[in-house]
Amino acid sequence: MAEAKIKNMEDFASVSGISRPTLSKYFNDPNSVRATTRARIEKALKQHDYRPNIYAINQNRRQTKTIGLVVPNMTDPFFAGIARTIESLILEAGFNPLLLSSHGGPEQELANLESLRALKPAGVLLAPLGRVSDTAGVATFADEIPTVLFDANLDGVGEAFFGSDNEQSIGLIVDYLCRSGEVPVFFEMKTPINPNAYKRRSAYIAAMERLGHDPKLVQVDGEGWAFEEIGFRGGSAALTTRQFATNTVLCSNDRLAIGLLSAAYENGLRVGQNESCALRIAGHDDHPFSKFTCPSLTTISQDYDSISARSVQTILDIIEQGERSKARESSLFNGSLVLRGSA
Amino acid sequence: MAEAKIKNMEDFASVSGISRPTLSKYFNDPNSVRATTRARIEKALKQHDYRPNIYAINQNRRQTKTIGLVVPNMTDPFFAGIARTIESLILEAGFNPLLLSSHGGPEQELANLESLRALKPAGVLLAPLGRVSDTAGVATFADEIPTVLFDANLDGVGEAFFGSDNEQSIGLIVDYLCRSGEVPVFFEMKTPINPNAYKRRSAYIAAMERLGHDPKLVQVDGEGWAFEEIGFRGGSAALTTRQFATNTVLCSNDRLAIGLLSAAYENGLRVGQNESCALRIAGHDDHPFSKFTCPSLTTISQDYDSISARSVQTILDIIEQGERSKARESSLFNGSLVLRGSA
DNA sequence: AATAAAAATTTACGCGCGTAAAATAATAAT
DNA sequence: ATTATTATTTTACGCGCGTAAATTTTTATT
Repeated sequence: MAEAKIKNMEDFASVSGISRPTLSKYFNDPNSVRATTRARIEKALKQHDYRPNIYAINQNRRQTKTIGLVVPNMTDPFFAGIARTIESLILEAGFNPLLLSSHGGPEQELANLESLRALKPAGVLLAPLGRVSDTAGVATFADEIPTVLFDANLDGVGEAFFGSDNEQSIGLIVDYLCRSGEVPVFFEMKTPINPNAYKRRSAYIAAMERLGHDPKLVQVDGEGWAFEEIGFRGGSAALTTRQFATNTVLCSNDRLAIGLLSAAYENGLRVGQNESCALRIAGHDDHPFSKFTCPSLTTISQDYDSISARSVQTILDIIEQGERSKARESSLFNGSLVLRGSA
Repeated sequence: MAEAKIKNMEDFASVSGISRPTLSKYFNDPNSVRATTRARIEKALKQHDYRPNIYAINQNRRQTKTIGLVVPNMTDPFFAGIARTIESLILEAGFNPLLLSSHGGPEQELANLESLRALKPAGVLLAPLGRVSDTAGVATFADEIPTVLFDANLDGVGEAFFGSDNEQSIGLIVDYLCRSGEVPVFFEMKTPINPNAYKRRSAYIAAMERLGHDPKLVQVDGEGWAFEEIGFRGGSAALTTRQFATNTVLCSNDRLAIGLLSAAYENGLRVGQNESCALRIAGHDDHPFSKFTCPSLTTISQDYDSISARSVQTILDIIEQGERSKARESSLFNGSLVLRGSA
């Protein structure tokens, strides 16, 4: 493998017989050198096992090959899944993803951006916390580093935003629920953290009114990210005090629905579509576990492939052309109905 | 905030009236300079907003302030939770955690270590994939960078290993199940990825024999990390072909149990402790969602606070004393029984 | 106030690589 | 074979900071 220790590019230039500037070019972009030279370099590389020092590289390059990826909460399997997808896309494009989680708190969100700032990333993909985000702080960051938002929007912040069309998806599932049984009550947190929750609330109201029904909200207390717990507690209370006007409940997201399912079970209520059931429950997001709840959860699947792809493509474009976009792009993607046992 | 742009420590030395070497000392360790000097620096820092260039720092330091943290799969909420805990501990110690997920594959595991190698981390905490890990490759890495394993062991690799005592925890839950009803059948994957699974299997057999019972294994096919799906499919098959010798099933982990719960539900079998129930199901790990399954899942809670704390402390000790430990430490922590509705 | 000890400053070099400019060599086109 | 083009080499400097050695200043001790 290696005889003498190669500690820098200079050494590697000696043993490979290639000049250091050419090697530097090669490591920046292997295709920027002649094919024969590339072959010689790669042959030497196999024999001597040398890798350029990342820190020295990044110190001298204006632009890093890092793309930051910040999600609100990695312990939420939903975001863990998205992060995984986006990471792959970034890698394919020849950049290094750096994944950070805000752990549900705005201080951590800013701390993450602060860490990233020090790393001078080429760009950042950010799924902001939402309501509790320090919008001004995020905006300041986005002013310095090209930033694309996804999942949750912060008005006017960043180069672009890609998310789901809650209007469409909630409309879809409200339509379905109304068509297939009693009209749905909307189950949600009183003060949700995520802006999508607010959009879903008003989308529910609009959809119900469009169909000539009376919208009914059941709003539960609770802060933070323990949605299952909040759904369970609030759901138990709502069930025992008969706050649900009909036998059908549309939850603002799957994690609340999982909590509500658990509450229904504890209260001896059977959930499902057929006549023996006391309750129908639907969710939103197609959480990885919603397929395995008892009963399995009818929900909306967000088009996260498209959202991920567009977000990554947009940040790559901005990086490539080396200039910020003039107009802030904002696109919403349609969700699709996933019919399962619960409603 | 800032009048003239401060781009390096030299500039900051000018405006603050402190010499550059002293500033360098300060940024390495604020407590290494006199209190009065520290105050002057921090005052200037507030006025001028300067941060040292991470890349330049790391290029010149032998040791970086980064500690790598590699988990097998971030989409598993169990590991996401552990990662969160360990990250906090690392931060408290004044180091920067760098979290990477192997996404269930040995190539990615090695790729993660490779990325880390380039970053010259002070140390690495690794929860290896297990059976499919490239043990030799990991060992080579651990030879170069101080590495502590947790969760899953690879024989002789790394400075230390901290995990759960499966013998103890499985003994605990087998005892409980035997005492409270029919003896448990063990439900697991035929070729599990995680070495803990093998230990749990033999721990189950040992515990049953100790109590004078006949151990029964139900082993299902399936590769990869979709444990719920595997538990569901295998569970459905096992239930319809009556492979469970008793009405009690101990699952190798909670995610399999969640799948089995779902299968039982689909087959119209009621799960729980009372007489109306056809099945008792127990798991292992106290997965974040096991509290919200229907019924809630009786399981074993691993002592991950201790495992995390010891792992972090050990790597910090090694980093501090600047030399490898002579003897490889290996400690197992006790799990505790979490009684819920399913068994 | 004199002395010893500790901390800060000055000076200077090195880390590993990016990159520019000029000279040279290799390839492609005529 | 000659010329034009492209790629590589040589040379040289800069990036921002770590850090060592010698000197000066500040603080603590008697």
